[in-house]
Amino acid sequence: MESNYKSHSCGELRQTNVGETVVLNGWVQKRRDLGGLIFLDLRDRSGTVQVVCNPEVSAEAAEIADKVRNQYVLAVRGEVVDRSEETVNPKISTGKIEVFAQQVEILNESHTPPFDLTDDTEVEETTRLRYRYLDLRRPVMQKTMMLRHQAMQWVRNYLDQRGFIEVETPMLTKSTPEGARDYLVPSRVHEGEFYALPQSPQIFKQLLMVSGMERYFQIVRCFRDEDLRADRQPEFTQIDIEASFLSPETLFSMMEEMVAGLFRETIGVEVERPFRRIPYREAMERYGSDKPDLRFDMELVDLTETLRESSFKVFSSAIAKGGQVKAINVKGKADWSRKEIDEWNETAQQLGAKGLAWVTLKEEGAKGPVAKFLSEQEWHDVLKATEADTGDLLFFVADQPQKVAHILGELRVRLARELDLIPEDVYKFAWVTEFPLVSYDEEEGRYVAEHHPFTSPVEEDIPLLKTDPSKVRAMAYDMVLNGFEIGGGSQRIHRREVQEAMFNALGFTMEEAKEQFGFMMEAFEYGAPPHGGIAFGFDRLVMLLAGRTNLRETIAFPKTANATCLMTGAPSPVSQHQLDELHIARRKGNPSKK
RNA sequence: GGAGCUGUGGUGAAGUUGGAGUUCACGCCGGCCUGUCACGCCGGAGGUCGCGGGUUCGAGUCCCGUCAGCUCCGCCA
Repeated sequence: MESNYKSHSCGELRQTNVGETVVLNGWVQKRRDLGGLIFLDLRDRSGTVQVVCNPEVSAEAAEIADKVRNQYVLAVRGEVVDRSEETVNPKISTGKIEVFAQQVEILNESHTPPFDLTDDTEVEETTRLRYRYLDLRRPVMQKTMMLRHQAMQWVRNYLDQRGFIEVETPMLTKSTPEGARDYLVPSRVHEGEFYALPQSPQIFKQLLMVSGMERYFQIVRCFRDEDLRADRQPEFTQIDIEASFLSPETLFSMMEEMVAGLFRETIGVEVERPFRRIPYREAMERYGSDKPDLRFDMELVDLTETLRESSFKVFSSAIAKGGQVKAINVKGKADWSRKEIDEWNETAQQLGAKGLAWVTLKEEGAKGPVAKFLSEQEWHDVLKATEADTGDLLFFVADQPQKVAHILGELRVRLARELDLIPEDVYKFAWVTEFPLVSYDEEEGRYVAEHHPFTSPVEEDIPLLKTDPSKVRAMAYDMVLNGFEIGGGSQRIHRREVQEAMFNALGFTMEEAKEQFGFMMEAFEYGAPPHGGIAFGFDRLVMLLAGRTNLRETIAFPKTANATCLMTGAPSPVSQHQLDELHIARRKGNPSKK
């Protein structure tokens, strides 16, 4: 073979190539040996093509094909030939043609892989992660990686065209007190001191605004040392964006355009715009979540006023303690068994509920612990508010508002999933706006910033900073899609007196704030422009584009739920020498455990 | 930190009341086969039942502990 490197890709061959002599490179996906005749499915990242090794065409090729096994790496020279009508395979894109091998060269052999490298393989994730490089050879994984690439290119290109410039910020940076736990990197040069890996480039991007970059973006890795979930990895990628002299409205519409374009260009989905806006308070009241899934209804219904005087003590006493009573209507499920209802009760308790009250509206009347305690008037009002009919099931939760929202909000989602109420291929975007600026931290005994301490309050709420900080709304917003928070940002404070009021509310004097955020505060003394920004969870976006429910499927080399890498074995012990250089002494056991 | 589920030849599963490492499919190895594409047919190899302890005459099965993976709560924007 004069050159054994590819002239074409396997998956791109069509009838127009018939008659051409091509060189293909790829992996043997499947070998079918019919004795005299051997078929090889040869695959590269573009797809699969059938190679026919016939001793009457080339005895040599057939002889080599005899030795070939699954996942061998081959170079094949051959002629593209029309398949006869009976042998066309409509299942593959190259199914109307095949390649008659003239020469076959084994570029490399392969062990038998530990699992089938096909799309429908059902293998323990442990095995997939251990051999991730093989898992990534599966067509579906390659498609996801290509989708991720396309998404990244679209975003880069869009932001570039809107005048955003990509600036890199440090990976080795300073630990800050607020927010998630930092990943720390010990300094060799400075004994006992540590860098932190960035949780996000938040401070740097604001400093870049002070620098006059005006429009910044970065597709950047971030790190948070917290426990994982299906949609949370310890290292993840953000699309980080910040702009000066841009009204929040303009930023909103740009970001909508970017995301809509992303969905159109990558998966061909037309997204409805403008996105719905839901104030945080409304989201919590109606959906019990700050990232509501809007693909289905089953909203939370507030029954606090109706049941304030109820003889059912569970309700009235919860209300008397400043709590509320809310319900969701599970349409048509009055026929659920006691056992099924008990299981939901258990779920509610796992979520922190004291209990889940319920009523089934049967033909013969209402059944369940709540039914007999309600007066006729209360009953009437409850049915009206929940729009309940015969055949429905009502779940009630009575507790402090935060808990009620959490429990019923989560039940709403889980019930919808269980009952198949969530339409597929529907993408419901929304902005959740006016997040609380601060919340009270019981442990610290003070207010802490919900977003970060440089988030601007809503103008009209600024006076409340002095009197009732918990009521202050922030100019902070999340972009939400199908029950996932895909991005979040805020308008930043750029006026000194507002910043001062904010720090006061957080229990800092200006002097103390300078100690904590010194360089940031100092920078803001030198002409900080009005600015604001947003950051998107890129992995999560790709996950939703790919229709997956798990972040690991969209990351080439992800970590397990225990933040380990089953392929490399990270994290792992290091040599005493390395520790010595870093001035680190290991302590056996964890003294805080005793 | 807590809870639930899972762990059986290379892969996926089944395994009854505690009674011989038993079974099925895929894969692997060998043989036969010139139109297959989930090729077919015949034969064969392959096991620390996650690990440790206990109960028992006897444990894949029951009990205790432990490890790993997944999911959730806490945690995390």
